[in-house]
Amino acid sequence: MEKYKPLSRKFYLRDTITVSKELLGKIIIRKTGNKTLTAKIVETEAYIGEHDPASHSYMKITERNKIMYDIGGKIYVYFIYGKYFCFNIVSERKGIGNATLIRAVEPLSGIEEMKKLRSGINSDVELTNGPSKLCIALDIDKSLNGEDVTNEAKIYISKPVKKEKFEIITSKRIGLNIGKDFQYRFFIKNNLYVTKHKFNKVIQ
DNA sequence: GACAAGATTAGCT
DNA sequence: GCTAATCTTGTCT
Repeated sequence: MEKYKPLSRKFYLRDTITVSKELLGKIIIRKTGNKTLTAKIVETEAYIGEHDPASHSYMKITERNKIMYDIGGKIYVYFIYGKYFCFNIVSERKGIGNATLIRAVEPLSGIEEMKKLRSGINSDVELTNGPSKLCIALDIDKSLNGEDVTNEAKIYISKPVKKEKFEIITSKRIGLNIGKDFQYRFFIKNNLYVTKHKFNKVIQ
């Protein structure tokens, strides 16, 4: 896995919308036990503490969201609906409560291991086409909260080996009751692993 | 302390 | 397409 190098801190210190878009096509490298799992990011959503009521970091710092206010490149993992985890990458400088939710990835290697983690799932697409599904497949849980993706530890993010061209589609975010009018969701056009949703059609 | 709600998913109709 | 599952977190008392 020498070919993958973590993106530098600078990548994450930029505007959150830019980071959310540019994370598309990047590679997540997850080391768990003696296994290495890799997957390509195909769908993201931006959450902006300052003006976004849907963000956990809206207006104030709490015990749960404090990591979102840390420096860009940190990982924010939260537990939801009694069962599931969601995986975010913090962006911008320390003191700004912004992050990008990773909503879907495309498995590249370690697929057999991912199937084991997603016990009972055999379809490749079902493995990682959802924010909590990919957490299970990549063995992401709250123990990764606060980790840093700019060094090669348990998990990091790299440029792809070969740069490929793709079109980015923008839409409203999914699964929210508030703040749903912001066009803060980004995904790779025609990628199989992007979550199925009516918004996909409207925009295309 | 107690309580309601949630950035979802799987399973059933 | 609809709903239950399930428990942490934040807010209020």
